[in-house]
Amino acid sequence: MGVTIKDVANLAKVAPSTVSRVIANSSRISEKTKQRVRLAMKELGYHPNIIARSLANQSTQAIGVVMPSSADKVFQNPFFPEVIRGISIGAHEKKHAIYMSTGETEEEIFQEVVQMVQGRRVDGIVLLYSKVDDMILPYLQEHDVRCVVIGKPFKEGETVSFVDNDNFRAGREAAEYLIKLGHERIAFVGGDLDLVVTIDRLTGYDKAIRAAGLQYRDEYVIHQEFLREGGKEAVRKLMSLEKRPTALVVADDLMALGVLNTLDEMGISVPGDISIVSFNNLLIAELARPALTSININIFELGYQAVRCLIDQFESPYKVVEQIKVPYQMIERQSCKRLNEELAETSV
Amino acid sequence: MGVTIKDVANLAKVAPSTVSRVIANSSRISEKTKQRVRLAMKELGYHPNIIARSLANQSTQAIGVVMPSSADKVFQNPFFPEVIRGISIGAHEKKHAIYMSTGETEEEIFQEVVQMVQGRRVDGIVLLYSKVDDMILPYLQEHDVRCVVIGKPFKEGETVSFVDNDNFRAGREAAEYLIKLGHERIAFVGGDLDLVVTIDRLTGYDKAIRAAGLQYRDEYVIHQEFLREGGKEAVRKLMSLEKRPTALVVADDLMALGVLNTLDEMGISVPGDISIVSFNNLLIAELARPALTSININIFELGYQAVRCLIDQFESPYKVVEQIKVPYQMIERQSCKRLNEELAETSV
DNA sequence: CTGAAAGCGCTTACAG
DNA sequence: CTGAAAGCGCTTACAG
Repeated sequence: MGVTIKDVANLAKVAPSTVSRVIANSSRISEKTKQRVRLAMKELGYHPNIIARSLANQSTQAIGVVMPSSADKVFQNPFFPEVIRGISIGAHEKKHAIYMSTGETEEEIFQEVVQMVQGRRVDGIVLLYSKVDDMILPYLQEHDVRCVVIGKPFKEGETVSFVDNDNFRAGREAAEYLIKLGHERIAFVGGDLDLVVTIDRLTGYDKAIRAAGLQYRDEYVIHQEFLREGGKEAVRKLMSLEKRPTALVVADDLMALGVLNTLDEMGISVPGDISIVSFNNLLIAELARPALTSININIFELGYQAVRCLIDQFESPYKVVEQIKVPYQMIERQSCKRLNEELAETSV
Repeated sequence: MGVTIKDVANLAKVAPSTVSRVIANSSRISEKTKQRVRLAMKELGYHPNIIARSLANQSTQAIGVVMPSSADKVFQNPFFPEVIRGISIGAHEKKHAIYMSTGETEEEIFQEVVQMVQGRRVDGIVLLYSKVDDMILPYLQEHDVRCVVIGKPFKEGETVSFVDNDNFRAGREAAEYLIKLGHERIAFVGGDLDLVVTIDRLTGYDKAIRAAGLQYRDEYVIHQEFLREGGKEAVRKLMSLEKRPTALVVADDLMALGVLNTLDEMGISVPGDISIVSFNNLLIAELARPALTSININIFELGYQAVRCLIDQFESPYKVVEQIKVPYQMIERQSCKRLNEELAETSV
């Protein structure tokens, strides 16, 4: 049904190959012919079939965006829309389309990636996470697929492009901040331990704790999903300890929100009884009561830089490995308090 | 570089067409041959080239998702991640991939749609909005592209599938709710007047106002973007009136948040001085202080039903037009108050 | 500067 | 039950 390059060729009285060259605006075609062909295209309402072009071309002008797991959970956390916002704007600037994974389980997602890649649907991949035992990154490397990961690859660090925050430092500074406020019993509430971001922030936290001569306690380290429910669960565990922490480093705002809700239900005051430093600095951090002191990791920038970096790879004739560190800043709000003051109050 | 159907055919000692039939699991191929071919596929690590298949097939197993405007603004409002969550899960169930628009301006988005459609990148389109003077829907109709709109089409109502809430009723009920609380000066803060959702809710609001014998005032109807800034702007306008409203119907939670922030800055109390009913019932409605009474429009369901409906069209041999109404519920929280009480208090 | 031809990797009548 | 051949709509050496 559609009008093809042949129809245009007929009308313009040229060969199909010439039409093709006009589309590509080849300098080897005379202006006259170009004019004639363009006129014919307009008259017929011609639009190139991208699929056919992709097949001939071996390139699609599309990038695949791979999420960690089911859209169900992922899109509940405002982190993801925000990265995608960055990706979308970056892709748009470079005239690339976006393909999104929709798989639920790890296996499904893997199969989707295989489909995207071997099905030649995309020219490259942005991985929105980094895990310890991931099958996807090795697969991509083996098949020489251009990709960039948001987060730090676990082992493939030398050979793969990525954009990340310095999560080790950020984790350390979060803990140090609480230490400076006089806290000694500081817990860490993070995501799954197979996420590299969790490992990095936890390592930073650990470093700060030990450097301050404080005791590292296993029971102060909790791993949960980056959802509200995860935060709730964490609080239940921490508050059942005999030595309750007086401060928390929470690796995600949505989680921190769950923490806040549950503490509130239990009648535990923030920052009165417990101080909290969170990560991501999303709108919800600002809206939470008390408003959360949170580390702004510049999520938009993570996404934006990721595509920029990916498309650099497309455009470069040789293999490029870029590793980009996106800066972060702590945004102080109302969820932290000096411990001494607290003691002072209660000892009155 | 990739292994093709030919390689498999060679190894399995069959014709390429046979391999193709095995992939499609045609019943006309013997089990023996299937076994042999599958073995060969496995040995070679064969994966079908979807692009090539699409070209031969004229079908892509992908759907295009078209957003109202720049990802920049769109993804700031949690409405969109939530629809996309529904779309993603629906698409995944039906084994379809998702293509997202990234355009900024109306013209760019139109061009993207043309590319998706004529470029045969997608089998159909989900339109995430509905406007009065939209060029996209007419274009899709003219080219016989299967599509479904989230929201109610302005004129194409009979011929196009859509999924929507009953926004007229919802708008009316929101206003009636406030009227029942004794309010008489009720303003409406909505989106652009060329969005059908705005028109519908405003019409419902209007209906309720007049039915109650109240005066409809032009200066009580404000149109702004569905962003926080939009809400702020609205408040500035409304609060500069000599007869300030005592209640607001706000068509979006994010907007309502802006309203709340600005009223707070101005020292105007909600619900003390002003009552608010909002729409969408997002997490932010729950987090806002005071928590917002908001109409849950079941955004996830809007997205989920939209793909279901779209894929129904793919699977049906004849043209189907489905029109789905997704129910809504008002969720009462702390942003509304009976006007009498207020008077009572102040008159003491 | 332009054309004829092969090829991208599949699918699908048509034949047998 | 299987194969040979044409075709999907482009691009791109190769020739002139």
